[in-house]
Amino acid sequence: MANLKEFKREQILNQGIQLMMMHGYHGTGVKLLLDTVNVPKGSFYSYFESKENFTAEAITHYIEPFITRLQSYLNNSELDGLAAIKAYFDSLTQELENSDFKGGCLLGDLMGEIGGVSDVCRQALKAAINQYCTLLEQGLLSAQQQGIVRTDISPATMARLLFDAWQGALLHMKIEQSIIPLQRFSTELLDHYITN
Amino acid sequence: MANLKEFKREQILNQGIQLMMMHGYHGTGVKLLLDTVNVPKGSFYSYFESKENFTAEAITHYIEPFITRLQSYLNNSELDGLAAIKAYFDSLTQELENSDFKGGCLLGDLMGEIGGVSDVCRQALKAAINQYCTLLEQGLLSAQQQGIVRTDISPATMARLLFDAWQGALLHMKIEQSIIPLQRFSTELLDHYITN
DNA sequence: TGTATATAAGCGACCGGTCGTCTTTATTTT
DNA sequence: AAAATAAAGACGACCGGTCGCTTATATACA
Repeated sequence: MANLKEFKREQILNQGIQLMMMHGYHGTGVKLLLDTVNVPKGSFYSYFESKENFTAEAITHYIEPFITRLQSYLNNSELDGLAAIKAYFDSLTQELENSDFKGGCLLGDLMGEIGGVSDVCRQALKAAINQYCTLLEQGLLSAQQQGIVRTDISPATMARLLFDAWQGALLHMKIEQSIIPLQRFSTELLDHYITN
Repeated sequence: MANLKEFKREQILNQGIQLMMMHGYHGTGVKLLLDTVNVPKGSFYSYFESKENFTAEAITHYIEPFITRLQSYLNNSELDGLAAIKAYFDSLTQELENSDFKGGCLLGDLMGEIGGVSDVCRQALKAAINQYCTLLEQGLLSAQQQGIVRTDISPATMARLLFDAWQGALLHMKIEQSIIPLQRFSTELLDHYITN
């Protein structure tokens, strides 16, 4: 029974992520969200303390599969550090093209909408971004040691720069309804900028 | 009298921009917005067709001073193309630091929140971004001709890349409450990447 | 029967948008 | 020039609906 509740909880999180990527924080109503996963209105607050806290959890929940995914690319011994990172971003690009640019990135959307207002969510975003960038950093460090990536810039700096540029490219993608901004990111920054 | 109405109209737009940068599109109520500029509720729709159309106009209105500002830096004959661009972004950075990272960029915020949903706003965003990037392009072209900026990448590509990376850096700034992401943009991309 | 959980009904507040009234301005008639 | 009328614009009350959240009650389990 506890498992069933945990399952429902995750369903709410996943559905919330989908809706918020589409309509943002304020544009996503709790009632509507719960209806789509057949959870009674009044039950929401037995799962989560508030909408704000729910969103913070959604952020943490959202980033997990991306961490896992990037991790698995980095662990692939057939790929050097840079090739892994490139393959990872290319797979994201492919996926976004297949889904007609719906969504984008929850982190980017929420950073803009409530990043400056909700402290709870800001901390969640900060942690998620840091976790993600730290992983990128590891890949870049490997690539440096393999002699593929330039060593005059620290992996930490490069990782953050790449993250930011990717977020901007995702926003641009939404507006242009095109993967060109994503491809530009890959070509210019991964191919031309950070290589040795 | 027509001037007074035009003045009020602009007041609404400016106030709307401020509120939307803080709370996003859905988080900004028409009633509240009008109260702060002493315009009666019922009058809003004599100024604007709808909230959505208002927002599209706000986007266009928002970008104008940035265009003018960048333009004036580019027209400064004491600065080469690259130095102008760098000085422009540095002045923005300075300003954001002075205002404690409130705001950020309306374009970035709205791209994330409604860029994928509202066609009217998407077109306004598209136009604003294109106008902005075209200007950047001109500066980059000058800098190329002056032998300062690398010529193996087109100004159009570089301009879009810079724009996207800047947007991402602004989001990151909000979360970290720090100008470090903005400085990283300037150092890594303007100093190290695009120079010859 | 007693206790804990689940939930439907409902809270006040606010949403974007409309509508009928009232004021103001412009035009016409004396 | 003054008065009467018409057109235009300003405006607040109000529309149905939704917001995030609470609470009283029903249900389930001990």
